[in-house]
Amino acid sequence: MDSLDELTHELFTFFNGFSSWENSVIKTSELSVSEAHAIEILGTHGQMKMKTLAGHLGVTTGTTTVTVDRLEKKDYARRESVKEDRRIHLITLTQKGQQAFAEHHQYHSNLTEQILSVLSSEENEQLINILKKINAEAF
Amino acid sequence: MDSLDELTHELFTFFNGFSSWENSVIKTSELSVSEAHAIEILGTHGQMKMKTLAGHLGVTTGTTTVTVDRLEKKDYARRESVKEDRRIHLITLTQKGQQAFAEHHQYHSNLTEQILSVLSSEENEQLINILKKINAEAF
DNA sequence: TATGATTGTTTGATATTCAAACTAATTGTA
DNA sequence: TACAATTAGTTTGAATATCAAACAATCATA
Repeated sequence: MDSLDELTHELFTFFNGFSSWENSVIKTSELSVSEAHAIEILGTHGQMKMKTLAGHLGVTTGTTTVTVDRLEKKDYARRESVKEDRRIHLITLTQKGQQAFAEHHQYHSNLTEQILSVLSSEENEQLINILKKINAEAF
Repeated sequence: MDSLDELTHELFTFFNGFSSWENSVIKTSELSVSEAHAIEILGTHGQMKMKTLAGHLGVTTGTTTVTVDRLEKKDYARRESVKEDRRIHLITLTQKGQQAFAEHHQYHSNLTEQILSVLSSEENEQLINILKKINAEAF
């Protein structure tokens, strides 16, 4: 039980470090946390309807309506209607939204580099390998 | 730049998985996210004054006042005054608060076990080693 | 075409957070 | 010792986040 506790501790320390880094990065932008998350999802997966976005965000469609309202008002995203089904709105990043996504991605790369700088190239390979396994199977 | 991108992707996938797991665990309790965080910090580090707790939480003391108010109302924590400096309130977990901390810790251990189950014992050791390095040096 | 399902919005309520103003207590200094 | 500056914590006012439930519009189908 000792090694388990040790790993638990290191895992959650890592998670908390990541978490506060992420928050401090978002605070430097003019986006709220939920807006930033929405942009990240839209940038990663491309345009999608409200319900899908809500699913990715892990919140209700009501909450997502509010978030997208604000993104639209600030010109980071817009709703596009679909001829085939007029109930559906596809949410799309604007130029400004894509720019924000690119910037955010650059921050992520910076953190990865920061992490890599304390690891040997062997450990780097081990980490990728381990994360792939965990991401594919553990959650 | 290719391997960097790959690691970035795996890191943030891992972080997001962790994040949504954490949220879903908290939702099963009668605690809010901020209350759960406060309990985790108090359980890990023991009693501390408002300002220190606010620092650990990464929020202002005003926000922390509200959080501790609720924890006190629900009997998870209490404020204790200090003779030497009557401005200071030490926040302490009650029995109920310690119980909640123990339960939460158990959930954490469960997730660690879940993660370990997809790794070999060699990878397990690699992971601990890597996380220790990152936690000590990278953030 | 009527009925039921789906998509998204609105509403009302509670929670979260911050900055700034404020109170109380302590410390430094003249 | 008295007064100014600092520190700890609370309160206030405003913006944001979130949900569940009610709602409107549209679609699918029987």
